[in-house]
Parts: sequence; structure tokens; C-alpha cells
Amino acid sequence: MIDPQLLRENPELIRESQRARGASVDVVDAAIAADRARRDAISAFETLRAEQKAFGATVAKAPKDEKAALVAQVQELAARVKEAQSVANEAEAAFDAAMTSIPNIIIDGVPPGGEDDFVTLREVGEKPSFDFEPRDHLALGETLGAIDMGRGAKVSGARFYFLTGVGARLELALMNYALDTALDAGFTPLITPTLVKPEIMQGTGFLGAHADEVYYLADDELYLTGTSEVALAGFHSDEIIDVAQGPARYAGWSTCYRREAGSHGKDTRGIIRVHQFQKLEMFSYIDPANAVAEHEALLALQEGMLQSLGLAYRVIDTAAGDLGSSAARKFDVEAWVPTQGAYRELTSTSNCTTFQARRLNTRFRREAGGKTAPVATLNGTLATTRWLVAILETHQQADGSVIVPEPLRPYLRGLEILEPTR
RNA sequence: GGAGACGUCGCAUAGUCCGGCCGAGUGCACCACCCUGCUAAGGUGGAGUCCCCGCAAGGGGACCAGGGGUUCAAAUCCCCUCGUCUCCGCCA
Repeated sequence: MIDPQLLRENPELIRESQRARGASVDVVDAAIAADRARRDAISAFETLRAEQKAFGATVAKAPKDEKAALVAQVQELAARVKEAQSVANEAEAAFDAAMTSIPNIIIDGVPPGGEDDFVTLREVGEKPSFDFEPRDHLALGETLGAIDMGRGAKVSGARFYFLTGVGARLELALMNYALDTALDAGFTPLITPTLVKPEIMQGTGFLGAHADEVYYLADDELYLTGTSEVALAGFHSDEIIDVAQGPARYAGWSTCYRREAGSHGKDTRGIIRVHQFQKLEMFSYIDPANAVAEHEALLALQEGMLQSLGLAYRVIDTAAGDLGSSAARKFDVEAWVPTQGAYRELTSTSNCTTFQARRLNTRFRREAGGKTAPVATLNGTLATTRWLVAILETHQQADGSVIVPEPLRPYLRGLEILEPTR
């Protein structure tokens, strides 16, 4: 939800943002009209209601024998109040609908355009080179007894897999390493629900353009989350929290579920694009004044993770049209995947400014006793199952073994090399 | 799955049977001030959230889990939903 005050005072800013996203400008004018209609309807209702209340007090105080006459007199007013109330309710609902159709306003400097219009901020690390034909992550995973796609398909269908043996251990090592990194940075770990109510899913903005990406359990009216961001954003919904002294930082550990609708034929091999995976997600609630700095901080933590694992990567500033509805700016860190000769997204970090917080009603006070204001929320990946792809491919050797990046070894009881099992 | 109890302003509670100065009393906590040479105690006052009108001062409205209904009038009566607790059953 964008700021309604901004809608009234500076709609041109919103129109500009819409243009950069390649989205409709008309929705802005529709929202302005709906706002006007809503306020008129509320005023009309409240005037009538005040009249009715005043009359009610008169009736209560009147002598018994006069009550009947007074009551008869006010019945017509009661009907008008009821009518005005329903008009106001409808106007309110129409305004909400108009407002929720507007995505977040992009931050100045975000490149305009669509998916391919991103700007590369930097490339870091040396792309690995091999004096042998490198195996892709699935070939390696099978050789190492780490990934079993066949049985995943047998049990659950396409895009499902088993992590087996060192594969399972490697994922847990990565996740725990990420968790420790988050702990060192002052994040509070949370293991989150992965089924959430419609209003939470709605509030985080995932039911917009990409609604068909989300699993829905109709019998229970619950959504399976594609990231713990959803639960983390909902954590403080309808609360006034204390972030005046510094951010509230959480690290959410959860399984994530994605339908991958519309991606048939893409990344069908291996665990690049799957229906279910693990993720450790950072989430910050913060004074909006400090949101940009926090965004940089999250990005720095992500880059630190990739660097420590010896992965080559680039950082991109996602174009406006490729942002989700909640994000005002998004940086992706993409690791080099040798057998694809391409960078693939390993992390993403979004500054949602006050957009999510407005929808989910999460506020703070800048000073004790002062007015409430929506907080800013930011999120960012710290590790996911997909990282195994880059780790395996980058650190492979001619014999099919894989050198374990140094930081993960403590989480693997000192294991330094993953050896082929066949 | 069955039976029952409950959900009030940060916390704890009163009010609900018998609808009407109850947006709501009390205690604790909180904030400001006063008093007592410290500590403790005491006194006075203030406190919620959201929305609408207004430059402001201020005025008005909504909110007693949520949503409907009855009524001139609902925390209070009726219905539905959600949640919590207790007991029984079932269970990976």
C-alpha cells in the first residue's frame, strides 16, 4: 500500500514510478477519485450518525411517557444512517481496491524498463577455469551420491528431488553457516510457519501478478509460502514495535514452495528450479530514514557469504518492471555457474520501504509518546538450496570430487573433500 | 471428531443475566507535576488506536476477538467465523 497522503499531494511522483515500471498510469487517477468519493461518503455518514447519537441521549433522558413519540420521530433518521453507513463502507472498499492495485513507488535511480534492463553494479571474484571438461551440478551430485532426482520424481513428480548423504549434509552445513553469519550480525533466528492465511499472503504482495506461483490449499484456505519473508512480514502485523533505537532483524529458516507455473521446459535439469527448497532469509524492520543503508548492509552480508564460499558473482540492480509489487528497489547477487556459462541468481534483497508495513499495519514511534508511522521492511536471502549448484560446480576436480569451501568444513565434521561414491 | 468454558483500553480485572450519560470503572505498570532533606510512601493531573473536517486551536466518527442481525439505541440480546483453555475420543 502506497502512502495515501502522497497520492493526494504528489500524484505525479506515482505516475512517474508507474511509467518506469511500464505499468498503468490510469490507476493513479482512479485511486484519487476513489479517495475523494470515500471521504465524502464518510463525512456524510458521520454527520448523520452524530445527529442520531445526540437524539439517542435525548430519548434516554426523556420522561417515560414522551419516549414513544420521540422514538417514532427518529426511526426515519435511523434508516438514513444505515444507508449512509453502507455507502461509506462500499466507498472504503473501493478505495482499498484501487490502492492495492498500485505497486510500490520505486526509489530514485532504479533503472527503468523490464527484465533485461537491469544494471550490473559490479562483478566480483575469478570465474573458475578447468583443464578438464567440467561436470554440471547434477552429474556431480549423482557421482557424489548427493542428489537423487529420479526418486524425487517417482515420489512427488517433476522438479522434486532427494538430497542424499553428503548432499543432505552439505545443505544443512550451508544453512547453519548462514545462520551463524546472521547471528553474528545480530539477527534473531525464527523458524517460521510455511502455511499462512490469505490476509498475510495478500499483505506481503504475493497475490498480485504472480499469484499463480503460489500453492493454495483450498480446503483449509491457507497458502504455502514461497519464502519465509511472508511469515516474517506477518510476524509484527497489527503491532506497534520499537525500532527507534535500531532495526529489528530476523533470520527466518523455512522450506519454500513454488509452483513454477509458466516455466515449463526451463531449467529442467537438476535443482536450479524446484518446487521445494530450503532458505534462510534475512528480514529487517527499520525506521524508513535508515532503510537505504540497511539495504546496503543486507547486500554486504550476502556478498560476504558468496565471497567466503569462493564463488564468482555479479551484483545487479533490477529494473523497475521486474520488481515485485512490494519492492522499491531490488539487488540480486548472481553466481557464476561454469557449465551454463552464465550468472544465476543466488540471492535477492528488496527494500520494500513502507509498502508492506502499511498493508500489514506495522508501525513504530520515532519518539516516546509521539505519533505512529509505518516502519520500512527489507528482506534478503542468505542461503538457499540452489547455492549447492554453484558450490559443487565451482569447486569440482577432474576426478569428480569436490573441495568443500573452508567455512563449511566445521559444519561437516571437518570434511574437506566430497569423494565420488561411484 | 465430541462436550463445555472463555475472548473488555500495556497487564490483571469490573461491567454482560435485567440494552440507554459505559469509549467503558478499579488495581498495577507508565508519563508530568507537587510534597517529603535520601529510600519508601503520599497527592494532583495525564494517558489508546484509526478515520473524517480544519492552516491551527479544535470538532466529529469508529473501535469491548472478527463479521452479520435485532433495536430509536448494543460491550450487554441473536447468528456465524476465528482464537484460547479444560475434558473425552483419535493419531505419524
